[in-house]
Amino acid sequence: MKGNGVERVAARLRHRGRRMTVQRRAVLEALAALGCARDAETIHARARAAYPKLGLVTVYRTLEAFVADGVAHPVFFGDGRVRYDLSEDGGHHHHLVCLSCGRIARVDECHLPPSRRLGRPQGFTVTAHRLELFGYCPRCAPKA
Amino acid sequence: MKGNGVERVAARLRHRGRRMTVQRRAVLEALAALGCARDAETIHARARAAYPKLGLVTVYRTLEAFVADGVAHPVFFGDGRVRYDLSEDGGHHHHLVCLSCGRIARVDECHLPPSRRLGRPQGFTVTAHRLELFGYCPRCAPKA
DNA sequence: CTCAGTGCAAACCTTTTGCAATAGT
DNA sequence: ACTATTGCAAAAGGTTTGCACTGAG
Repeated sequence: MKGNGVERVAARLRHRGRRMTVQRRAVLEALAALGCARDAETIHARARAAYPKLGLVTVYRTLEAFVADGVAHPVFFGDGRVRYDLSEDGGHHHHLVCLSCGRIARVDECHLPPSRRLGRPQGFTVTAHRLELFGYCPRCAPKA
Repeated sequence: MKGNGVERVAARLRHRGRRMTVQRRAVLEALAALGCARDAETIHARARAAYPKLGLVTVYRTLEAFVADGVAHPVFFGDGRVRYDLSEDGGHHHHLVCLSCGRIARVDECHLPPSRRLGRPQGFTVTAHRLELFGYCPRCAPKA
């Protein structure tokens, strides 16, 4: 989603027979405001600022719908919780995760060879990939 | 671990005050026999062939010890379960995962630029990365 | 002989599901 | 109106923890 305005997303959802509710609007706005790779609980907390009655279960179901409709996508850091990013029409991005303070930074360039080449040796047709980088942010690097 | 013989691992564990037990031997052998990225339950089932009394909890604790000692490392496909690979001294590898049949293939070449360059724009010091490729294996690609 | 490791049962924590009530379109 | 969506409480599913017992070094 390039201009991920609420209207654009609403249209996208309606297309699939889905409805745009106050709850979904709140989750969408939280997602946009929080930025990269936030987990359901964080999104829930933030979205509650706009709609206090919002339940965590609704956040899970909303995120599920967003993922199915290509509005958002899951990100995994391997810490046992799923995080979510708003999808961008133009491309994808990866993340730098600070092992000391947990800070997350976007990496917009993807230095990987084209998909065709990646799976060729094993005869696989690659349709997606996930890449996460771990290390220390500028603030934590000196200490570590 | 290049020659990941039991003795080599045993020595590595002892070095840290750890002990080599029948259970750990069984888990280690299961890990080696099963190959790439297997989850605790699969490892448990396999290791039980060698040591039927083995409990799942012990598998988890053994894997935790192996990871701490650099004998194995976790792999995440984002399906809610942690998988494990025996570590190799020489380098690392990634995986190709078939979205249709679940088949997993090793990718030995890592086409990524050196760590220093990856985090430079954001000032991060990159110490590790995780890359998983998803798509369809030769058997499933035609149908998909 | 000592302390790391084991096994069982119970706890944990994130995510999912059932169901009656609610609200977009 | 019709049915997708919500919220609660409860269930699920992978992983972790407490504790008394066992066994490697």
